[in-house]
Amino acid sequence: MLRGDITVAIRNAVMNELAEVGYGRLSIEAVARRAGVGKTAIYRRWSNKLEMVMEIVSDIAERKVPLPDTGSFAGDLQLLMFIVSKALQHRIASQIIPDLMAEAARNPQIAETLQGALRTQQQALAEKLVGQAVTRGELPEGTDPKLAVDLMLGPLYWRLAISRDPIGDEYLEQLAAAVTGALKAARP
Amino acid sequence: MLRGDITVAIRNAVMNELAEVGYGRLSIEAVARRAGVGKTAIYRRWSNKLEMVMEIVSDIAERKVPLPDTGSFAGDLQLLMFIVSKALQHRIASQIIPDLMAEAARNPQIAETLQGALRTQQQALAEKLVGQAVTRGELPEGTDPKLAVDLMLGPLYWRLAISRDPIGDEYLEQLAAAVTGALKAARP
DNA sequence: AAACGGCGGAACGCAACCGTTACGTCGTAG
DNA sequence: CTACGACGTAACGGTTGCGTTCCGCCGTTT
Repeated sequence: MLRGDITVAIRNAVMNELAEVGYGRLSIEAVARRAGVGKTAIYRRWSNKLEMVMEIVSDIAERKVPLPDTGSFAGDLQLLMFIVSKALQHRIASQIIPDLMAEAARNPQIAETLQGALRTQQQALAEKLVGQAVTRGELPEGTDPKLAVDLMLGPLYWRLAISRDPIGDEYLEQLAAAVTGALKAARP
Repeated sequence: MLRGDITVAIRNAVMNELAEVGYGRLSIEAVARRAGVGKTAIYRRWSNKLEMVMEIVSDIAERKVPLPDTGSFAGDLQLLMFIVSKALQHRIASQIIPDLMAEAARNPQIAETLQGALRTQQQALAEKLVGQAVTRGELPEGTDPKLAVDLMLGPLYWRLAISRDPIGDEYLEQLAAAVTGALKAARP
């Protein structure tokens, strides 16, 4: 039976190593060193780097985001943006996510894994959120959920993961207001 | 005197190699092989990988985008988005940009170079574009150019570089309309 | 008490790449 | 015509990582 404490140490080491050097430069040996573990312990669990990283990452990424329903679209949106912005400002996540996204662009297996872990949820969440708003009459019927995702997550991701400008609460409110305006203005 | 044709071959090789394997895995030897050139020819021009990549990339990135002025903000925006979407759908660019962005998150020198090459222009472009619109009375006075950048480029980048969903002209129009609505709705 | 199995450590052969050097070729400038 | 210098090739010693193997240790199971 594999020892659980050692598995945990490896998982942590992988996440930290991934954040520091990225997938491309991540080596099994460095993970073992960092975890204070023999390489054998790693190869006993996974057969190579890709499999190891994918299992560990998707395990974390699959943790579901609780779906907000604050009673109004503006409220839902602001809450969602708050949650996402917190996640994207997390030290480790803010390094790993862009790195794996870039890697996904050239490795189909990574793309598939991330898609399964992240985008399916996103899609469902956006559809529900938009659906609620349409039912309430806050958004025009026929509002495109995909467009909504782009408008809700795009600016946040851009700001936090690409520009890496710090962001305050007042900015978040401003952004939420803008996105609400955007969706109302979009011709369905 | 260094031979120009060889410099060109190296530059091309670097861009292609960068697109295929990313910065982290890019090796001088692979670049030399790909360019059909000796390693010596490379080391005669640059002293290491970072310097080489930064010089080549920033050289390309600094090519200025002509600033649109179509007479209306909606027109400016749609033209800008069209240009950006074409750039982000380019085979090489769509691989290299996210990769270097991720790398920039962990290498200050890369961050600085990209910032100098890209963000300064972006900022200037956004300020002019928003300024024109405010003068024309199309956007409220005090509209935040930074917010405008996030709203204009964020969704496009998200869609093209992260989601990697193909996009059509009608989507682009829809998006431009939404962003215009967003900026009008944003409280200054 | 004995058997089992996961553990760390060390070493294996192999491959890739680093940055540098020495050499012989070839085009061009003087 | 000669001298220079950029070129490709090949080799250098050194480093790093791969994936595997063997060892002795030690806690658990039986």
